[in-house]
Amino acid sequence: MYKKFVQLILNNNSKSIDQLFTYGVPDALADAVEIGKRVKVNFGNNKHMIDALIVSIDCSCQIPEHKIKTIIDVLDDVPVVSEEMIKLIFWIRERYICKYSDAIRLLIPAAIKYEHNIVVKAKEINNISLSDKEKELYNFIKDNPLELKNLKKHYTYNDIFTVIDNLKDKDAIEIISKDKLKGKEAYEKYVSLIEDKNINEYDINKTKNQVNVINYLKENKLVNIKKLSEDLGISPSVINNLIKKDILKEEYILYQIEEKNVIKNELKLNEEQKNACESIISSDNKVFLLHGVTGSGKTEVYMNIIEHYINENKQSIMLVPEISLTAQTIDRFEKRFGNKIAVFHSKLSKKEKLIQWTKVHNKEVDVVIGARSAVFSPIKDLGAIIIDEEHEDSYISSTSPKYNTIEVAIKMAHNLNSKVVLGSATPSINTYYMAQKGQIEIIELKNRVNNQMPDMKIIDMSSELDKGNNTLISEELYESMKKTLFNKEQAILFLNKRGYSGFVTCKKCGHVVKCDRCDVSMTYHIKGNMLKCHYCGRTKRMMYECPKCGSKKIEQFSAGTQHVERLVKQLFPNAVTERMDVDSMTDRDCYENIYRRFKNGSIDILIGTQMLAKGFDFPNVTTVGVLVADAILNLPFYNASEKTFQLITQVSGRAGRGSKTGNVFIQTYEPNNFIINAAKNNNYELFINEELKLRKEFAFPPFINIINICLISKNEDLVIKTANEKYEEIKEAVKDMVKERSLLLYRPIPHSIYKINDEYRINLFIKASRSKMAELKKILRSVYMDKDIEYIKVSININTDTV
DNA sequence: AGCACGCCGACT
DNA sequence: GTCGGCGTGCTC
Repeated sequence: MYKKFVQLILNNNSKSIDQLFTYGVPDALADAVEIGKRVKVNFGNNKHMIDALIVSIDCSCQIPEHKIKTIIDVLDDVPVVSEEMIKLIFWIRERYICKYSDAIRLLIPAAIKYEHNIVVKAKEINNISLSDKEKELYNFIKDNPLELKNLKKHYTYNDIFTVIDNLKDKDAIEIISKDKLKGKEAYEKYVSLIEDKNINEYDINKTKNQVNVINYLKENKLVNIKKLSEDLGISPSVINNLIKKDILKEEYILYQIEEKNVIKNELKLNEEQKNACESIISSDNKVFLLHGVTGSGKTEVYMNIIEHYINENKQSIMLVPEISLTAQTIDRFEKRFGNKIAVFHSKLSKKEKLIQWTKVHNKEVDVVIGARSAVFSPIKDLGAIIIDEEHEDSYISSTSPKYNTIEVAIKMAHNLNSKVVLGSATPSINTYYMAQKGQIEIIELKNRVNNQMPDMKIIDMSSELDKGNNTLISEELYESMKKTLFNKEQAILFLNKRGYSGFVTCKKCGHVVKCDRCDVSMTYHIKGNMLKCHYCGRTKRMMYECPKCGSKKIEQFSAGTQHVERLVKQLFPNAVTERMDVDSMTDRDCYENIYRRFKNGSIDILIGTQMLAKGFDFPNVTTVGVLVADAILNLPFYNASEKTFQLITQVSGRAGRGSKTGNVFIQTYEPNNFIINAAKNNNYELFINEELKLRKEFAFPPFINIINICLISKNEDLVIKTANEKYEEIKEAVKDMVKERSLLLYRPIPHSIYKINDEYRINLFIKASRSKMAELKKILRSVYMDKDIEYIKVSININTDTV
C-alpha cells in the first residue's frame, strides 16, 4: 500500500514509548519527507496529533501493514537536525541512559516546538435526542468553541471522549484541529500589497486608516508590521483586517541584528603558538590537548585555528565555561571575526536562542561561541570544536541527560570528521589519561607570552597564629598588597566558598539555621540583613533570638567573602574593594559591571570565590592571595586533590600577566602538603602522575567508572522504599559481576544534601570496570528506564567512560 | 503519557 | 439499567 515508510522518534516524554515507530508515507508527501524533518502524526487512540522526527526512510517495513498509520503532514521545509546529529541522538541515548526525547531536546530549540490542539464547536441541533451527559457537555460548549485542553479542565468526567464521540456521531458538534508551529518568534511579521494597485482601484469599503495603510505600502512595498502601525498611529488589527480581506499578504522575515562595523585585528603569534597551530591543523589526529601554562596565549591559538577553517568554508564552535562568557570574550572574537559569530548561553531567552540557532542553521556565521550547550549547534560543515578550560566542571551537564561536553565533542569530531581542541593549564585527569594512552595528541605551550611566571610563596598560617595574627590575611600578603596599592596596581583575594560559608549559629545551644525546604544551612547576607539558601534561593529575615532555645547569642559564623571584605576595608580603608561571588552577582550585568571596573582600574582589591579562577586576563594584577588553600582539599570527594591543584594554579595564573611580576601567596595550615607544593612549583606532571597512581590504587576514575543513580521525590517514604527495591533488583542482576570482582555495588544512601526544595534524594553508587559497562547499562535501563516509576524522578550519572 | 476497555460496586 | 472508579494494556 505504501511505497515509503519512515521511522520516527515521537515527541513524547514517556519512558514507556521511548522507541522508534514506523509510519507510512502517502504519495503526496513522498518528496517532502527527509531525514531530520519533523512530521505530524496521530498516535495511539490519541485525539491529539503529535510531532515526530524522521530518523530513517525505508521502502519496506517489518511491522504488519494493517498496523501502520500514515503521516499527516511534513512540518519543516528543511531538516532541523542533520543526519550526523541524528546519529548523535542515538549515541547520547545509549551513553547517558536517557530517552530519545531527552537527547532531541538538546538539539532542537524549545521555541520551535510544535503544538496541536483540538477545538470543539457546537453545531445547530434540532430534533436530536441527547442523553443527560451529552446535553451537559453540549450546553457547556454551545456559546463558545473550546480548546479540548481547556474543556478538560472544567468538564472532568473521565469518559469525556466517549461523550464527544457520541455527540460527533449525532452531528451535534464539530471538531476542528488547530496546530501551531512555534518558532515564528524569531521572525518579524512584514506586510505588502498583493496587487500593486492604486487606492481607488480597490473594490471595498475603506476606512480612513485602511486608506492610509494602502497608500503607505504603495510607497514602501514591504514593511515591518510593528513599524507600520507605529508610523501611522494605528492598531495592528487594521492591518490584520486587510490581510483577511486578501488585500495585503503577510510574510515572516528573520529578525535582523544590527550590522556592526568592526576593525579586524591582526593576530601576532609567537613561535610556540605558531607551531601549536600548525601541528593541530596538519596532524591526522582528531583530538588535541593544548596544555599551556596560564598566560601562554591559548586564545590566539584558538582563533588562528578557527580562521584556518573559515578559509576552508567551515564553521567552528568555541566553548568556554559559562562564567567566562563575558562581553570581553565576545568582544575579542568580534574583533577577529566581525559579525559572523553566534553566541549561546543560559541567560538567553527562548526567542534569542532561536535567533542564534537560526543564524547558525542558515550558515550565516563562522563561529559559535557559547557555554556547553552550544556544542549541539546545527553546524553542517564543522571545522573544529574548541573547549577552553576543559577541566571545568561546568562542561558536565547538571541536568539529565548529564552529558559530558568533551565526550560529545569527540563523538561529533568522529561523526563529522572535524577536530577537537581541549585547552587548559591544568588538564583534567581524564583528559590527561586519554592523552597518555595515545587517544589525544598533546600540544604544549610552555612559556607565558610575557615570559615570566609569577613568584609563588606558601605561607604557613599556623605560624601566623603563633605570631598573634588570627585573621585570614598573613603579614606577608598584607605587605605585598600594600606595595601593590602603592604602585597603583591591583590585588585579588581568593576564598573558597564551600569550606567557609557564613552560616548562622547559636552560641549557646549550637543550633544552626537551616532552610525549611532544603537540608542545608542558610548563609547570612549583610545586604538586607537576611539569610539565604544557596540551593533554592529562599530567604529569611535574620533573627535576634535562637528559634530553638531563645538565647540572644545567635550570630553569623563569619568567614565568608563578606567577612574578608570587612577585614580588607579595615586594613586598607582608602582602597576600593569589591566582592564577587554567587551571592553578590545577582545577574550578568552586575558581573559585567565589576569586571569592567576592575579591568579599567577603578577597583583596587577584588575578593571572590571560584568565579575568579576562570580565565580572566587583568594585566595590572600583581598580588594574588589564596586565603585558605586547604579548604577544598578536605572535601569528601575523590577528586578533591585534582580540584585543589587546578584552583591554586588557575587563581595564581591571574597574577603578573602584564609587564610586571606577579606575587602569589598560598596560605595554608599544611605547608608541606604535596599538592599545594606541586601547584606552587607549577609542576603539573609531578602532580598528575602521583594522582594517577593513587586513583589506580584506590580504584577511582579514570581506571574505573563510577555510576550514580539518584532517585528524587517529594514523598520521602516512597523514595526510600523504591530505592531499596531497585537496589535489590540491581543486586540480583549484577551478582555474577560482583562475584568476579569487576563490580562494586553500594547500598543506597541519602544524597549529601538529602532534601532540596522539598524533594528527597537517595543515591546509589556503583563502581564498575570498563569492560562491564555495556552490560551494566542494559541492566540500568531495564531497571530504571523501561517504565515510568510513579512520582519519582531518576537521574543517572556515569562518570566519563573513555572511548 | 494518554487513552480505551473491562470489571465492579453503588445508586436510581 | 446507568454512572463513575480504578486497574491493565497498547500505541507503528
